[in-house]
Amino acid sequence: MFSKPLVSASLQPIVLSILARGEAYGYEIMQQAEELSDGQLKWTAGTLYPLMHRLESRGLVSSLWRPSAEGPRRKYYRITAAGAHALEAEKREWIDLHAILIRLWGPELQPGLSLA
Amino acid sequence: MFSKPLVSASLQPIVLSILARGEAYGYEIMQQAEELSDGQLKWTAGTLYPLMHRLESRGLVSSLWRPSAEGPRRKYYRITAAGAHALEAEKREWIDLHAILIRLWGPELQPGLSLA
DNA sequence: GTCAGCTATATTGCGTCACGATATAGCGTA
DNA sequence: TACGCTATATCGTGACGCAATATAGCTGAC
Repeated sequence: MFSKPLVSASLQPIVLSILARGEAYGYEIMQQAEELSDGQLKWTAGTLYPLMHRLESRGLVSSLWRPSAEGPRRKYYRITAAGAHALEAEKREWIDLHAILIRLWGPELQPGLSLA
Repeated sequence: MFSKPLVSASLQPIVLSILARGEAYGYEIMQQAEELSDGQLKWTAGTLYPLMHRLESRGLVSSLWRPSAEGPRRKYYRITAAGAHALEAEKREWIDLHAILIRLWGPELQPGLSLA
């Protein structure tokens, strides 16, 4: 499990990335995330559904109810053009931040070695 | 500038990483972060100081007041053994999450960036 | 000598959000 | 009938980024 700040940083980009591969309903998004991460990403309903509502209210996804023969009806989500645009911006931010961290954690930083 | 969730995810690890290189006071930590990131990391006092208080109350850093000839007194922080341990755990979490994102985004989005 | 600006820390208030808990409901199996 | 899995919704709480505000020492300009 990841810490809450890391979940906060990755939740929206991961959901948008999953939807960029094709439409999916909420419960399915949770399952895909868990599978894609080898069990490392396990979100609860109280985490995912409010996010989906926020994404829709912000126009980053659209939704469509569909009945299911195997259980309750499902709300299918699709990423919008605005959502795809937001995802690209989030990818760039992540890559930029990662570069900063890797520089900060670089191999020249050995324990007991001061660089001041 | 990074989005609030990315700041939330990176703030503590970056501060601990800076202190792992040597003691520093709050204002100096903000300057170092901005310099290390080529201006991309600009925190405000309302962001940094409450964090420093949390880190100290959790035992991840210790502090020491020192007078300054050039201005107001400074509160110098040092990382503790617990803080160094927490930092290593945060590094591992970040690397794990990064690997998941890169897998989701495909290898073409990762030009020359190493995972560790 | 006062005014502005940089240094340096502290705190309050607001809005956002992860997430546990709880509720509702369809379907399959024992 | 009862359980368990599927599927969505919402409330309450605690945590936290951050703008705004306050305080105070030092320097240089006018």
